[in-house]
Amino acid sequence: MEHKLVIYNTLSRKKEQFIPINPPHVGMYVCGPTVYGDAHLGHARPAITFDILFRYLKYLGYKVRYVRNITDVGHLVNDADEGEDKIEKKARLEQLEPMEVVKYYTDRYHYNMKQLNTLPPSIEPTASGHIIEQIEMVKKIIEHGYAYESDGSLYFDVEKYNKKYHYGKLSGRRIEELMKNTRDLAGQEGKKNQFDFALWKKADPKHIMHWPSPWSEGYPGWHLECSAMGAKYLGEEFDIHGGGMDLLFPHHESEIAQANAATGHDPVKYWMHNNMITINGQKMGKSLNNFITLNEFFSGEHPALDRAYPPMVIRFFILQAHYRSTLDFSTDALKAAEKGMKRLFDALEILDELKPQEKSSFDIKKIESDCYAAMNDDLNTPVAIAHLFELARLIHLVNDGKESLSKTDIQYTQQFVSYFLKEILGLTPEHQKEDDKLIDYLMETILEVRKEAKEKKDYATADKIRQELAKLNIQIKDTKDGARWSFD
RNA sequence: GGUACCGUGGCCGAGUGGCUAGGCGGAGGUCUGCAAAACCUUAUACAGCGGUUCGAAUCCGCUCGGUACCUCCA
Repeated sequence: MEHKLVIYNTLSRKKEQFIPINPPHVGMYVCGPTVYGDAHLGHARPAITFDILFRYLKYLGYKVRYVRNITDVGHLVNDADEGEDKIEKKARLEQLEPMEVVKYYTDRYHYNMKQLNTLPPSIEPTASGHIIEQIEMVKKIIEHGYAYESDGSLYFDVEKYNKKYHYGKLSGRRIEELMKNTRDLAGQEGKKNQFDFALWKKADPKHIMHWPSPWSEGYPGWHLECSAMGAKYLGEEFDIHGGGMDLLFPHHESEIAQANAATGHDPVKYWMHNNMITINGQKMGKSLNNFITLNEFFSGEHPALDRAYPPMVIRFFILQAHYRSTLDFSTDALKAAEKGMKRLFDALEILDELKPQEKSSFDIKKIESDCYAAMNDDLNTPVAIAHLFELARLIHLVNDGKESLSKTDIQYTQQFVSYFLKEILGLTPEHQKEDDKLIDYLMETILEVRKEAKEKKDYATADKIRQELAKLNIQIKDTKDGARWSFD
């Protein structure tokens, strides 16, 4: 496959040429949400980042299997709620069955992801549906001697593991430092070392989410589901594993350890991590309680928001920053994104109306290759978008007669911009005006009436039409060649 | 305390040795019944100090400031 896609591998801390293990197939696993609350802006980032990667890999011609899990068991709340499962806690509060909570938030997550125009993953496994696979994996880890039992719970023996492998290779940590510096937390009884992590936890009697296992009635450890399900659907070694930077340690580090302990080799070739979205310079997150949910963005119902912001604005906002940089949220930044995106779609629309010239005064293929070059450089969407803005400027200049495009180049540009915007970046205009003949006809009629009013210098009527349509978010622009309209 | 990362103009954000992205906003102008859009021009920048270099926002050192991870987190 002829391309030069380079991606940043957290494992090597370098950009590396992407070479799949079994071309043309690519296996890609991304950590999905824990479904105990509505998705917030932070959840949109990995979803969109890896959606771009999924789309781009397919564009490059790969057959991609994209696996994104739903975590519906297992994570502990915090030391104060020791032993209590997140899902279960919420269930008790709301007097619902745990699986009812899971279903409710999973559906809402799916709906939000659709609104953001992310493609659904190829497989979306749940942790609760893979208890058997997780137990089997624990058995292998025990067989190889890297787990120990303590009062019905099983822990991973990090110290022993580290003698043969390197616990900390992904996150850049050393076990000696972990020994000294791991925080003192409650609920560590039964562990040989503080940094050992649970593979299987025995459920206390109040705990209502539990499954039988050879060791106890209990539930799987925090990191096990991704290891087990990744191996099941993508093989013991697969190409790409993605997720938020906050999962780097201990989650992904422990996934590597579990896989090595079970199979004797690393599970993943390229580890990719998206950075955080910040609000007032601070990470937006569940624990800090400073998050804004996607539904709140879409409805405008949040004290920090002055109005609603549509899903595509959120998507464009996220794509205007590189995925490995932090992105600071503010309504000003969102508004800037909104206007910028509109500018791109406006340019795409006026392409239809350009008057072709004999020759083109600029090289559209150069701009196209610049856009793809940016994508090849570790998915540099902000740079790709900057090239599209440059093209938008040129398109307007053609419209003003200051630059020119030939007929074939106009068609080429149309195809390229439309494809790149919609298929590669996954951006769609809020309103698809072209496929509604009724609206087209109505608008034509209205604009004709307005034109007649203007000819009679009846500006009161002309302005009234413009004002009334503005209430429907329809914008009228008078140009030399007559009035144009668009959805705002 | 340990580890890692970051500090770019009013805001968001690319850029990792010379060619000084981009968007939004500001100012001035062209066009226009007005408005909007578009176009043109323009201002505002690389946290501070020192070093390497012919040349540094970019490399090195120190200082200051910030963030993330070390506990569930996208």
